[in-house]
Amino acid sequence: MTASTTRVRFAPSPTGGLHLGGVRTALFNYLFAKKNNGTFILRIEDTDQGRFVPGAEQYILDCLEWCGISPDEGPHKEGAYGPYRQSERKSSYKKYAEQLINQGHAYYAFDTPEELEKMREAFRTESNPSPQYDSKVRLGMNNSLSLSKEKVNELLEQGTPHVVRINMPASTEITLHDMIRGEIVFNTDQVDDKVLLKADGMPTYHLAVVVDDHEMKITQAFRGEEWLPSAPVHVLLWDYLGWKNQMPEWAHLPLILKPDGQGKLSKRDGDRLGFPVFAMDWQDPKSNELTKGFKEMGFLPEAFVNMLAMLGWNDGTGEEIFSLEQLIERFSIDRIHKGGAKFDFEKAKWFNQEWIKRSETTRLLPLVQEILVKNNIHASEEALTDIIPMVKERCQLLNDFVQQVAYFFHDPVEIDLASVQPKWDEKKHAFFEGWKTTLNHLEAWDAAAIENTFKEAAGIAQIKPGELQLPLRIMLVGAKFGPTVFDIAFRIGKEATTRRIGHCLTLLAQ
RNA sequence: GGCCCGUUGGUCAAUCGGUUAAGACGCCUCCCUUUCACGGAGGAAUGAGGGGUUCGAUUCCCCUACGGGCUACCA
Repeated sequence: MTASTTRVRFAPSPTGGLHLGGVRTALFNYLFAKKNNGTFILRIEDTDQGRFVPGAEQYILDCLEWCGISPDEGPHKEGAYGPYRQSERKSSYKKYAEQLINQGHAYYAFDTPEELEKMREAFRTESNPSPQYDSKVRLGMNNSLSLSKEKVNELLEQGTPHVVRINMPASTEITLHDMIRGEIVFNTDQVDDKVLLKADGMPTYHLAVVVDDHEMKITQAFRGEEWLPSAPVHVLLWDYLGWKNQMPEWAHLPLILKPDGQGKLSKRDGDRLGFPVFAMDWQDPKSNELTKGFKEMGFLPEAFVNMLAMLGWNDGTGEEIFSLEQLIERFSIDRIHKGGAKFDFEKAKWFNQEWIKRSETTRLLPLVQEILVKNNIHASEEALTDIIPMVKERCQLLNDFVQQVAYFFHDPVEIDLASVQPKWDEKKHAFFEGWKTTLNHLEAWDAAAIENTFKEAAGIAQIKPGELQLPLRIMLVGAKFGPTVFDIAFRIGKEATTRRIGHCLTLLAQ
């Protein structure tokens, strides 16, 4: 097999929790890379000093690992194209910014924030609420295009704070080919002279993405649809830097939208509607605020990834449950949707339930055991190997196992007596007293034997077994759920069974 | 405001000019089960509007409406 040259990257900013949409972008990158026997790269876009959050990078890596889509190259796993943090690549951006200036495609700008605001205010009108720094105004600003060469050198020598801006050509059409959307035409008059290099020496996204995609030999660039409006800047930069024929193919992914209302799904929506938006728990180091993640909410990574893949893509067959391997096999860019999709937490839970149902006990066991321990239920592997298959189809989330498994290990604390009291009478009381004694003398303790004695006793007492099953369930489980009562009785043993019956009989007699 | 992207049931969506317009989630009814769930059988529910093109438009084109994104020395 010849090594593929396919190289794709996921390039998040380490500014906080990893959002659903981010994971999906990473996933599509991963699927495309693996499908083409290529390389999946993680690049950390930490050029914004102000928004940088310590720990976020490791957290992103942890999330990707949990999802099973760990990058082949990245800050954690240096390849031949590092460093993989943009903050460590400053010299490269500076070099290219200078090249662009020398070519006349960029210029120094010395305008202070106040001056910029003044310009915007001056040009702001009803019909133009957000004036741009562009060909129409740049000669009236303080920059190396409007100022004399001497003045510019003087300002530079004095160390005057400045940025480097791209010199957008006037009235030029830029055509971009997007793998999902086809040809898109932009007019350069619509886009401003974007800042390329900030006053602190850091590049903006616009410069960094082009330089890094080039230096890292990226062949396909997936990113969110929100980047479409600035894509012409990137295309122009690829051209100006002389790399046009190496420009990656673009794919702008549709957005994941709020379930209700409209707009991009945000962390706030999750808080508001009660579902996670981040892959894993995220604790903000400054505020200590903890935001729930899908993992901790009880999602299986298989289900999380499956659900995400189906949000904006499908294989056309109508099948919905796919493993990561199957997704790799079936993934294709031309089946990615153009329109954004509203996130539906109910459907997400359905995916998880499907995966829990389909998962082997050996897969579930360690995860369930961990959750049980957190809830003070210490269950042996042997016991859980028996119990998990009995209850897994009743669990949408892994955390549901707590409720479904607890009564196998502890006598129920809350007992729903209200469900039996209305139809409770002396006859039934006598039945259970008698049957309890029968159980004590039962030699073979197995589900079938327990059920037989139950039916026999019911026959003698002339009560329909069905009328007695619900009370028995309440006695053993405490509520109306769980597998067949006789299986439960068998599993918890003779001692616990008779004890629970006795306890309830006492309660009911009061 | 401008530019760009989008628009099939409540939601996710199939359809690549001709179908009774799939399927899934959710909802409802019934069966199984005198628990809950699983499973099974049904049901309600969809092409934003208007023009074209065509023998024929959900499908191609245009306009309108609506939704979204961008319009920062944030990504």
